[in-house]
Formats: sequence, structure tokens, C-alpha cells
Amino acid sequence: MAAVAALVGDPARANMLCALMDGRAYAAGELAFVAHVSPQTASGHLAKLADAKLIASSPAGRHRYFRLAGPHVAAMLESIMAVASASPPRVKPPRVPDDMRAARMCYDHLAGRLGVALADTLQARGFVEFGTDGGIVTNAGEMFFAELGIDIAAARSGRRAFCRPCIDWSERRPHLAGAVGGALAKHLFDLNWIARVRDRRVVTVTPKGRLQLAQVFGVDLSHAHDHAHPQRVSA
Amino acid sequence: MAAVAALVGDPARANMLCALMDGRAYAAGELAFVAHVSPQTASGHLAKLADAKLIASSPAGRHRYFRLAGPHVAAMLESIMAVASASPPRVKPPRVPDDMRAARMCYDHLAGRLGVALADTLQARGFVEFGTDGGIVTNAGEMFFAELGIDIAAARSGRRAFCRPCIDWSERRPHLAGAVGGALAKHLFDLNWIARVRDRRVVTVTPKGRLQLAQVFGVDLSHAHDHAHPQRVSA
DNA sequence: CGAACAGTACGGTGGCCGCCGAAGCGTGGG
DNA sequence: CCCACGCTTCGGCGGCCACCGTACTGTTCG
Repeated sequence: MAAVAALVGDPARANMLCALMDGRAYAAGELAFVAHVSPQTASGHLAKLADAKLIASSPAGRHRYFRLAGPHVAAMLESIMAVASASPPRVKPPRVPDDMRAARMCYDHLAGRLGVALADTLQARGFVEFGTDGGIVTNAGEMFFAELGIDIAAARSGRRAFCRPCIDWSERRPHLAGAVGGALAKHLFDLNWIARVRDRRVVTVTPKGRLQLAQVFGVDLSHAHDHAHPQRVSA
Repeated sequence: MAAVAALVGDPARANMLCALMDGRAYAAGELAFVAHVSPQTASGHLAKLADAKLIASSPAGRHRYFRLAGPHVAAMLESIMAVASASPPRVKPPRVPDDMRAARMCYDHLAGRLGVALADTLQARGFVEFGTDGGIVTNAGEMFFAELGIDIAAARSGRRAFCRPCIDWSERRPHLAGAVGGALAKHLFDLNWIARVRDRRVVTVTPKGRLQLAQVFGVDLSHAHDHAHPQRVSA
């Protein structure tokens, strides 16, 4: 156990793993860049991570792409982040860019205010039920997703976590994770309601998406700017 | 994040945290012993862990007791263990004592073969439903727990995780965690069906417990010794 | 077929940190 | 009242490891 934690414990490797948490595969050079180390050093780190089965690699021509070994690794990183954000007695400027807080990817599902808002709606309408960290999709929810065009049965068939809450790292409240969360995010991309920002975990809501999300999910994102500078709030 | 992981990444601290995972508080000297380091070294480690809010301390006379800062820390350690047990390509003698595998505490709930068996029964009878990592208690389950004398509503009222599966570290299958898991374990202790082994996470089943668990949960623990030496199984 | 590039292997250096010996509190018991 | 005990702090030592410069393999172009 200590060995795994020690691997995550190095800042360079932690940066790499964070970058990989969006579920995409990155080339060794890109990871070296995000970790602020030379390619040789990065190569060594990646070899260690791969050796411990935390990441998997796919050679592609003269590149080599790395991705997380599985959802269990993403879940571990999330739980470490949750503790880390709860801990910091250190001088810790919560310098979280607001676009990051607004909407971002968390492994393969949506997080940030958008992710939390969607989860709130799904819960309020009785489509999904969460304990504090466990959950299911109700019959009504299954119909709702089907009408949206998402095949819940397909998601359920897989071996991976089906439906679970994931404590949002910036909002400190649960958002929808698991196969259902992944399917929902993918569908919103396909509908072009949301879009990715190149090379970042940040997600933007398209004009169409803003309308549709308000109509279908009752999600109002306009207040985002009201919360953009919460530091102003009197202590 | 790297800072938190690095704290867990040291073998001595990892041993201490593992010992604390049974939910009890230990004195500094005891933790020094389990970590195989001198008291002064342990003191330094404990100061670091407390500083990062991973553990909390309670001075008591000339002793000082330490415990995990909360369930979120236990959850993090569990998820790291899960990844660690999935990783190890290293020469890794799974030297898990059989009594540990049979029944042990995992933070405040039951793990090991006993914990997994109870979870299996509760699932098979439709009292709890698990996704792969999320879960709920059904109406039938609520009645079942009530008949047993466990107040589910009280557990539900709390802020902490209500009902969730927790991948068993030795059995690699889910057992019942969260507030319900904790309440169930506490109740079994109160009924004197199970008892703790001093200074260890190991739990033993009393003669009365063996009968009652078989009758109420249909759990047969007699096969424990059949699995005691699985190393014998031909490769 | 050779140049440019991505990624990897190796060796040396430097810094961080875990470790213990010795000494300094505070509590509890004889 | 003093001593024993548990815990903590300080200082110095030693080892591990992240880091990079150099050099090598393999792939993709012109």
C-alpha cells in the first residue's frame, strides 16, 4: 500500500495522474510538460507508474500514449483529492480557476457546478437515489434517460461501477459518476450541448446547451458569475 | 494532493494508518510499535499526520491517543489498498493470516469472509442493493434490520455515508460499509455474537454467534478451515 | 537513405527526509 | 517530594530518489 501511495506522493507523478483523470490518453512528452520535468525524468516516472499498474500504455508510431489503468485508480485519486482539500492547514490559496469550478471532466464524467447541478436535479426528480456515497437509478430515471436517448441497459451490462456519487473536489458536494455518469457526459457532448477546452479538463456549455440544460434539467448556469468571487463574502 | 499521498507513502506511517483503520484510538507508543520505529520517530510521523488533518489526537493524562480524522480518510485508505492489491506485480507473498481473512474490522464495520458473507445474504434476500460501488437499503431490508433491533432511521439521519459496498481487501468482493455497516457491526457486538481480539483488528465469532448467524443470516463459517491453506491449491 | 524527432537507458550529483541518540517537558505514582 | 514514565524536541548522520546531461533505439518524414 505504501508503495502505491508513494508513487502518487511525488509532485511530478501527481501532476501526470491529475492530467490523466479526464480519461483521455496523453503522450509521454505532454505529460512531461504538465509535470514540469524533462522527458527523461518523465519517462522514468511513467515506467514506475506502469510497472505498478496504475497506468496503461499504448505505443502508436513514434509516440506512446498513457492512460489510467482503470476506474479504480480514478476513484483512488478522487478520494485522495477529497482528503487533500479537506486537510490543508497550510497556507493554501484556493486558486481554483473559476472556469475549472464551473464545469470540468472528472475521469469520464462531469464535475464542477454543472455536474453537481445535474446530480441535484436527477435526485430531486427521483431519477437517481444517492446514499451519501452509493446510488441506484430508479425506474422513472431509466425512462428519463431512455427518452434522452441514453441506453442505460448497455451501461448496466458492463463490469464497471454503474451509478455512484463522487464527492466533487471543488464544490464538496456529490455529482454523478460511474457508467451512468460517463454515458450522460458522452451524450451531452454528442448533442453538442457542451464542449471540451483543448488540453484542459475544463468543459464549456454551448449556447444551445445553455437553453436545453435549462429546459430539460432545470439547470440555471447564469449565476455562475455570482459565485465567481466568493472571497468577497464577509467572513 | 501529492502531499497527502506522500504522507501515506511512507511505510511507517502507512502501518500506523492501517492500525487505525479499525476505528479505535491508539497511544503514540503503540503506534510506534506497529510501525517498527522508535518513539521519537513515531512522534514526528504523528505530528505530520495530525498537521495534515489525517488523524486527530486526544491527550489523556500522560498518554496521547490518536484516531483517524474521519470516515473520508478511511475511505481513502481503502481505495488505496484496493489499487495496491490489484497492482502488485512485485514478488508479493500474500501472507495474510487466516484469522485476519476470516473476520476483521474495516474502520467500524465488518470485513473478511464474515463481512462478505453477510453482504451476500443481505443482497440475495433483497434487503440491500449494490451497484458495483453504490447501494441502498430496500423497504424489506429496513424491516429486517428493525426486527433485528437496529434503528436504520437513526443511521440514516447522520451526515455520513449511509450504505455502500466496500471492496474487501482480502476477499476482493464487496462487504457492507457506511452507517448501516457500522450499525450492524455494533449490534452484533452488543448481542455478543462476535468479539474483538485485543489490540488487533481480528474479530472472532462466539459459539452463540455461530448458531445465530447461521439461523438469521444463513451464514456457515465452518468451511473457514477449508480455505485456510489455499496455497496448497495446484497452480 | 539520412535527418529530425519521440522516447528510453545510464551514470553522477544534490537535496530531502526518515532515523535514532540525547535532552527537555508534563503527568502520575510511590 | 522525587522518580519513573510517556511523549516531544533538537541535532547530526545516512540513504534513497528525483533530476538532468549524455548517449542510444526506433519511427517518420523528405
